[in-house]
Amino acid sequence: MDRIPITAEAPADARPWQAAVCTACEVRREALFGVLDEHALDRLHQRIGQPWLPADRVLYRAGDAGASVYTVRAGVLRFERVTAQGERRVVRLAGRGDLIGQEALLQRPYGDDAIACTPVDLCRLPVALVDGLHDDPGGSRVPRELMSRWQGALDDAAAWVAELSTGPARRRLLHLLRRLDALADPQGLAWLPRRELIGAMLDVTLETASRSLSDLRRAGVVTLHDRRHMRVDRARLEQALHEQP
Amino acid sequence: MDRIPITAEAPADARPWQAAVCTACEVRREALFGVLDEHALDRLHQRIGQPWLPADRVLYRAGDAGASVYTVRAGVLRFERVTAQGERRVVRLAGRGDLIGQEALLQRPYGDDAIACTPVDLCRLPVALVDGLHDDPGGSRVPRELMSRWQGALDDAAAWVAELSTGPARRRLLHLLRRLDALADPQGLAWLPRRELIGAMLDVTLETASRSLSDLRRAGVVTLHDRRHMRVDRARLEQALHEQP
DNA sequence: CGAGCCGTTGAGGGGATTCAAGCTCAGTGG
DNA sequence: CCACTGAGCTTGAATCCCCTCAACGGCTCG
Repeated sequence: MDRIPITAEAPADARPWQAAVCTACEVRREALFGVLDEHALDRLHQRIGQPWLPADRVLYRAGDAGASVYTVRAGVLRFERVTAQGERRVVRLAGRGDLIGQEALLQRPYGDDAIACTPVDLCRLPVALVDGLHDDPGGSRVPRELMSRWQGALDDAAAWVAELSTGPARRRLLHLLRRLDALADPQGLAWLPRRELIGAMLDVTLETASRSLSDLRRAGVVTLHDRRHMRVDRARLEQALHEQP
Repeated sequence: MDRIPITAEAPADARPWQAAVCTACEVRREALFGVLDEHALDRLHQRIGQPWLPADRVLYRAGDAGASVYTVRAGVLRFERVTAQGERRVVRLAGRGDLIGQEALLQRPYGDDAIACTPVDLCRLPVALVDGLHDDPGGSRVPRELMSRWQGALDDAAAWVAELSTGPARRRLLHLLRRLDALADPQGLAWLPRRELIGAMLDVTLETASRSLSDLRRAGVVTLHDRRHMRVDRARLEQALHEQP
């Protein structure tokens, strides 16, 4: 399937019929419009963009007027917020199957910076298109699917507080590794953030992030594959989490 | 207006017509069904409960099968989660106008414990009733209002991470006081949690919470009214937040 | 009026931060 | 080809903030 850089959409006649694309899409069952039948998909023909972003590319910034919602087809993105004191804080991660930028459906500006952590494949859904489906009998199931995604994001945010922002650095890091592992590619290779970014996720300094990670590496919980990738030993990770001290 | 304990609903014939109640409701404009016209309200006659909870009463527990969504008419509730290590962590607060327990709309169990912090007035909306409105032309605006509330909760959760779970204890407490002040009653009297609860909100010990609060008291940022209530000096609070050290 | 809960404050220790020094490694140009 | 450079990672040492343990006083309530 063609990969289209975020700033340039391929010409319409170069792209396959949307119905074929969405039907073949490997995240269809999990994705927002997976519930649509093929007839509905035909109506969306050529109106869904499929942008691709390299790692560290900004998808949108907090305050931008949102024109599109996105579904993540592959890769990992992060949501950042800058505190009043000027420090940045990562408040959430999104992976395959997640819906992002929902604020746009409400004519609100985006609430956070959204940045690609790894190369990312997206589906771009113009808000006008989604709104149109609301009145359409064939699209009547969309709102429920939408609610479900919204609630999923909310659950995630609450878990972020309870797991990644609670307790000593070592435990926070363990929870983060578990999440990153859950977002890993099929071969089990997971994205490993820069130390300074780990710090922004856990609210610790990059030195503490480095020390804690080195500890877990020596304990065999993680093995570094290359500078930006790792492999997680789930058994050891769970064991480390269940130790009390 | 009658106050009905959570465990007992008043007999139907003792309650006024729902349309009159909702029309007169002081949170109508902000509340979920504020967008309904009087005709639609008549249809809901006698089907919306108006329970009242004393402080510290549990509204529901995580895992309960959710049969109702609630709108907060007055008071403050908190959402708690127990971590795998057995510590409780407050992950969100809800106040006047907020919608809570939305998971129930998706036939999901509630995700957190919901507990009254102060005496609380609610509107209880059985899920079956809300679902019925989806097909109803008169209720067609409900989904958008729902989305808006869902997104509001999500924003809140992200801000909780960025403000209440980031930086030194003093700054976290300042952000918490600002929030509690925003939930204060019309006279400016705000709820003051127990120190151990402040700790569960900020992920600090009760001693640190006590010490930090005492500092702010001595600095004139807060004045304690009684054991469970305070008054916040907003100017000094903002000033304290804008100091760099 | 004693029991118990809650809040405050102190003393000491531990984990995280701060400051700082090397290290690896990729990119660059002599 | 290889020093040169700079970014990112690791590790050490000193400091500080917060936690732990502890004592004590106020308040409520049986």
